[in-house]
Amino acid sequence: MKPTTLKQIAELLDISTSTVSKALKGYSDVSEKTKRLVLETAKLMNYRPNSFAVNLRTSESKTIGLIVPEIVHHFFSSVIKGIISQAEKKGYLVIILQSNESYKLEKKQLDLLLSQRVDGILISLANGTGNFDHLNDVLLQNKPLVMFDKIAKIIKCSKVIIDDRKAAYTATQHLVDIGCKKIAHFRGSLLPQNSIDRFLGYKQALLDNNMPYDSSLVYICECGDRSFVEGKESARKLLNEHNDVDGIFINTDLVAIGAMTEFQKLGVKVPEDISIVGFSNWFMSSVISPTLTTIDQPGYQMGKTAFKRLYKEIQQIKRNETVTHKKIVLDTALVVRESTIEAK
Amino acid sequence: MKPTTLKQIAELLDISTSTVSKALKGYSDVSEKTKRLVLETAKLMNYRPNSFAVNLRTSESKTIGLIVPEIVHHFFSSVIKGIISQAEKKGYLVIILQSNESYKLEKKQLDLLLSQRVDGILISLANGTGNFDHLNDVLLQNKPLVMFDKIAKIIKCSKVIIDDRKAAYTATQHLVDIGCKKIAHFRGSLLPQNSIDRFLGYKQALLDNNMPYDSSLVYICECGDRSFVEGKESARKLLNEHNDVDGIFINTDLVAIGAMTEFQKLGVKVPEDISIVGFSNWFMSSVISPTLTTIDQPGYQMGKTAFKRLYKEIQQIKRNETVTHKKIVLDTALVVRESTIEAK
DNA sequence: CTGAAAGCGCTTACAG
DNA sequence: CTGAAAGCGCTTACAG
Repeated sequence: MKPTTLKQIAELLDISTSTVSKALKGYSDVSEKTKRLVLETAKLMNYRPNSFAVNLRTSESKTIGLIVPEIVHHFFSSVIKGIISQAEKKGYLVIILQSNESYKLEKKQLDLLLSQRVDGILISLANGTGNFDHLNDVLLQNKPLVMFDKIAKIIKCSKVIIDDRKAAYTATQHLVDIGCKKIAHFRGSLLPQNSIDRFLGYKQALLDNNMPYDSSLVYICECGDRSFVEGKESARKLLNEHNDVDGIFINTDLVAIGAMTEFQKLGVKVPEDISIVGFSNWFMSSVISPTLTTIDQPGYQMGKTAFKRLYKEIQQIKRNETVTHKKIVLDTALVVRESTIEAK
Repeated sequence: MKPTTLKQIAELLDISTSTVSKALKGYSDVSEKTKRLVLETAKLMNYRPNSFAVNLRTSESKTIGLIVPEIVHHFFSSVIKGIISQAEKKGYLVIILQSNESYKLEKKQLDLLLSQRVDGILISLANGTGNFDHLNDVLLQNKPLVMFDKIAKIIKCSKVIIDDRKAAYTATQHLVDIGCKKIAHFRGSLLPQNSIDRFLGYKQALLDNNMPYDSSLVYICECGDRSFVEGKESARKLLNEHNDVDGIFINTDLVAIGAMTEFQKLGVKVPEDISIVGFSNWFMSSVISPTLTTIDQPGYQMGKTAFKRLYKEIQQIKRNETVTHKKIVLDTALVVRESTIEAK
């Protein structure tokens, strides 16, 4: 059973398709009577405009593309949720792709989205992405692009991020404030800007407090599927190499939880022996024992904000206005919990 | 800068658009020379077919719709990942919507996807869905529909599920096998078929082993955001009301982990005092201490299978074949870990 | 091997 | 207030 077309309605009512089209869109230059008749008939025949035809006519699809490095990930799935919910409000649908942290895939997918002629693109970069030509291609086509969380500073487009460096500084300062004398850092892999910035924030906080920076206190975790295990491994290594450390700022909650688990197993008390601050505010962090002090990273809000920004740029292009780019920095918050305060 | 069209290439080479189109599609009735020329020019001009026009011509969009109850959820995000990865292989894009467990939203979103004229729809039902007319609407439009995990038995379409009842039976039987004499069950909310089936599997296993079924041993957890906390609460209640229980089969890993945490806090030993089996095989289950015995629920594979099935039906409709419906039951496996075996 | 023509289903500027 | 006509950019059956 083929879907109803404008033409069918027009023939049934013995009027032109132009009039039917206008009536359906509520144009003022159609008589009330015709309008009512058309609307009734359309409803009766279960008419839905053929979006393919509409897209072709209007050159827009009311669809945007989204590329994330990984879907099965609490932070990114929260971002996705924020994007979709906001898009739905504005009548936009979202096509989602996942780059698996691969530059090659990311490039291919961006191309796919351009071929699909989505109205705009949201992206968080893969760790493997070092070359940014594919992003410039998007901009060259005059297609709105908004980057979030994992961005390339060099690309001239809107960005929605948090201030990783500042957040890390705050986290480290908190450890200093509660009296930690020797503070280690479990950082993420070397490439993405986020783990670099968090590392720099940690380092800066030490220096500002006249505490020596010691590179042997910095442990690297790849932060993939093995996060939890890496946390455990690094915790054990740390105890072997520096058993006088009394505070750790850890790149990611999951790694932090791994570390805490290991410490508990080895009889090291958190926070009495070692205080720990994580990063992301994963829901498990408020629920495990001891609850984890962490930096709240507002994923859902980031998704909403990123879509809003993209939407604005889509409108600007539609109206032939010059597109403005904005860098939006969302607030993070230190959430103090049991892993840094002794319950007395 | 407007994208290149067939016409522009045709004019530049002084040939017809028909020939250009055919050359680009590699049709055999175009001379090698023309073909080469066209391909080169197209590449040079960065030609991409206008998908809106192609969609209109071919009446397909190479896009499918997906509705899940919740995106920020380990099981569903795994399913999504499976769907997307498989779809990408076949050149399909995926539009994702989330019903938030609301029937009303689900209905609206299904309508949106039909309006968008996606080539097919994958759906896992909201807990709130009791009426199924909106699903029949999809089938009436001759649009392929595949349901997964949370399905409506009454709808005549393909389904990809696990055998919840059997899996629950296996879980409970395992508790019997290791010597549990009084086995409780923390079940999910009353509506979705899954928690009903898991409950029935639990009950059946008891009866088959000549153990009395006692409804006061069944605790209900809504399993939303509060899962972990509900696990703790139910654990505490259970200890008050039935302190001789020595085994629990729990609807979901997250609830089970909550319960274990509470037991540990209250000095009840797992598995020595109480053995616990969860459900889903969430990644944390293999990582916490004690590691959790659970039923592995193959989310990624379910996503892949659901897409494959949908793809087959899309092909059938394209070829005007009769569409066949299939119910595919994926295997689950009992994963035995420390929560049910004493490390001696 | 190449091209003219029709048509997918809509929207909109224009004429009446 | 209504309608004829053009056109969005493709694909394909058909003619030559």
